[in-house]
Amino acid sequence: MPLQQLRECDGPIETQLSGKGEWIEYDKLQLGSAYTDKYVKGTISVKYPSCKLGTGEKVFKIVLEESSLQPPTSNQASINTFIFGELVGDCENVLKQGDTVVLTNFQVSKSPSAGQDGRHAFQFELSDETGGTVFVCSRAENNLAPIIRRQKVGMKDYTYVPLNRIKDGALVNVYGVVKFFKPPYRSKGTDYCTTVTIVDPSDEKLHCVFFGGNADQLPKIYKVGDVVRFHRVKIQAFNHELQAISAPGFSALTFDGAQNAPIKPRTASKSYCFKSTDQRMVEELRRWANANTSIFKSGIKLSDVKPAEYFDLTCQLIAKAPVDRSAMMLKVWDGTKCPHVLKHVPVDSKTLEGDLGEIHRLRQLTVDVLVYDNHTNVANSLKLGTYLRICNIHAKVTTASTEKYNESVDAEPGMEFQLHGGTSYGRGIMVLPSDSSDVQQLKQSLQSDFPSDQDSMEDLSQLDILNSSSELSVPQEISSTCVERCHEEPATVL
DNA sequence: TTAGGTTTCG
Repeated sequence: MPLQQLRECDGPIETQLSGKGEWIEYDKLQLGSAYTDKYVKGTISVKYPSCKLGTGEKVFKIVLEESSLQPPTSNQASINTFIFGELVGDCENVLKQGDTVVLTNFQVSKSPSAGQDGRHAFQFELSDETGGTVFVCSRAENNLAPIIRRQKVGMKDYTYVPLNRIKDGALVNVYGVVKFFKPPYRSKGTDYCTTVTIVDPSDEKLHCVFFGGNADQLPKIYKVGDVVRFHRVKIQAFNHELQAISAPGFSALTFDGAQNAPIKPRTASKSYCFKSTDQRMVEELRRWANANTSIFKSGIKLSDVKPAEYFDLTCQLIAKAPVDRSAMMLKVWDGTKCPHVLKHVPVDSKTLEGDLGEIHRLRQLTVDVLVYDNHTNVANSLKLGTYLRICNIHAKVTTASTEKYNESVDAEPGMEFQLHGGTSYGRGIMVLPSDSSDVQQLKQSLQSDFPSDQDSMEDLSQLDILNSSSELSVPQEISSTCVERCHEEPATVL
């Protein structure tokens, strides 16, 4: 039901809208919130003719006034509203100046024209991809018989442009396979940002830069090789190359790139168009990418890490602590043992977050990762027990201090894991959902690979002392495995 | 607006 007509004689709009969520006022709008259980109201003050986007779909702009009083009481009371796709055909002939409309399942984004038109700093965007619905209560039709159109949502046929046919200035929809990406991070402006490079069988690549009010609006890419579908990207030239930028109404679907994985899109969109042609496109891109070994990076476990290399680690967070103003220590494990001598990162036990019994029990399998600068903000917000992918960890070689005392014997070189500042090479920390295929594999590795039970009595008595002073919370998944372990270790009292 | 893949220098 993309468009529904209501009549005033059927009672207050609020009553007719029961079950559609709560009314939210324009000055309460926030960027990045999901407006699936809220509706907004407004009177149409300006209606623009619809026009066609470069993608072939239509867009239709109206201006809504929160109050029917004229002129609007503040610039926040007047807001630009953009309707995309199939919904345009339903709305453009029905909606008239002076009509009262109610919008549900809309998106809120920044209005690029707020500085010029003096209207609200945000704008509404509706499309079949957000499940957007327009309710209209038309003044002119108050006395007519009720017209409630219950029209099946007509899904538009989107056109996808092969990457070698993309032209400067175009607005396009594209499919591709992720060749490189940066996990979403906070830009120096107001948005979250991500950079993605995609490739397709036309053997062309496309660099993309996307902005969104929160990380959820950006493509949910977990690894190189994921298949992506982007709607409404603007093509422009930068540094003598073409580049895609997120345009108004931008939306993304991401699929696991593995041949046998279910074709289940990851997206923030409430509804989206996905036809058999899309299914075939994802299958085709998966086949092509899997035959093209250059696209995939093999996953590295802690047991495989070589000194001096950079790698992505899929792991679980066991503990964390601030180190200094520019660094945080994350204690993580992936169920395998790193065979190298690892430098111990000293931290203040008062500011260490984590269960001391758990830290002790897993001490042979955990590694400390020092994360610097911009990454400390993300690290601070992480909850213990979370599954992470830390991208571009540096296995930095440290020189053992024993060398200076005995130069004739080669001291075993040690390693220290660091996530340097910045976002170069896709450096960043991603939280992986528990149901992602990589976390499913990781969980198996964590369950099957407990440390051998070699605790000395000394270790255990130390553990008791540590635990008696610990009031730190333990995440559910860790504590359950911990409880099992405690049955095997009667001397340990948690 | 922001960033615009391309290694820290702790």
